[in-house]
Amino acid sequence: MGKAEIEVPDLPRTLRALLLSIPAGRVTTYRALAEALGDPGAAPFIAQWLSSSEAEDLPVHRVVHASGAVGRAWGGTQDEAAAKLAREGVRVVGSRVDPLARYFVWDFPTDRPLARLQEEQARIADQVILAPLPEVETIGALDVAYRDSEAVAAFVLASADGELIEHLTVRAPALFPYIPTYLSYRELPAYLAAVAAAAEAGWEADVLLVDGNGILHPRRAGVASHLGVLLDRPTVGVAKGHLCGHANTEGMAIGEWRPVVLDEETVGAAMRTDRNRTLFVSPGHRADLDGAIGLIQALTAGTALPVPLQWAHEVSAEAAHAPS
DNA sequence: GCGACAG
DNA sequence: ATCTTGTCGC
Repeated sequence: MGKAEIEVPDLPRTLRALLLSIPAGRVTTYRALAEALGDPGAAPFIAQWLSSSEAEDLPVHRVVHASGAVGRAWGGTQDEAAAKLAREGVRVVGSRVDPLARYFVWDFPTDRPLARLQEEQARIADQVILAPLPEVETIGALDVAYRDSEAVAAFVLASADGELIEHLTVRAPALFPYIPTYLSYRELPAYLAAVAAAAEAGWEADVLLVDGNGILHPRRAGVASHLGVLLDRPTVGVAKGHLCGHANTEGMAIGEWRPVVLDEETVGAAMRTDRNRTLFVSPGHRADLDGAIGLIQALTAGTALPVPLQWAHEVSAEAAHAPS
């Protein structure tokens, strides 16, 4: 079996090409661009990216809301964008392109990269094995911090009773943006490098704890599951925020957990921890929900986060602040 | 009015 | 996640 790797599409390059293909006198919408990328849910990401300095030199004034409302260009105002559109021959009435249909470009030729990633996630999900965890003596915890466009991943080796044994950090370029449900493509390159470095050092972990979800994911392919399948090793996901599914978290006591249900299936647990935090625990790979819950409860006695993950967070953050 | 989407 | 001052809530 070859070295575990992940291929990441160049979304910024695709977006630049899409923007540059919109001729003067025409407009498109955030939604249409998101669909061209292969996922309408990426529209908020499109809006954010177009207002960032990365899109500085692009004709972002040609992207409007689905209502026709003119957007705001990087470093500019809505009025300035409307003036640019008017100069290009677009009729703008009360800050809205009117009628939108007359100017609308929507039929972008793309390979829909996000749709391809969804298919890959479905294939990953098919390979997930839900089974009891092996006996856990050592735990590997993974987290990543960012500095500019560089990811700094930390691997912390801990004993089952929460003693820190070893730790290391690795750096990797962050090529993929954060888009909900595609976290793997942003963080896995750094995680894979960190796990490889730990293996190189001869550190053995019976289970990997990942800062993110396992099967608690629309396509059952959160970053913990994705990592687990690529490495074929037991993983457990622990997220600090809610991604999808429903859980009744009313009146939970510390240490208590409730099922998270998605499409009528229990895919994880919402767990109350110290300081009244709610964690979302789910099996990644070669783990089951009971085992994941038991492990995280044991590592979370008197703390808000599982101790090894807390360390991984601190180690990666510190390394990201320090000069490379 | 709906929904509120990990890092 | 990261950028960042004072400040609202348990």
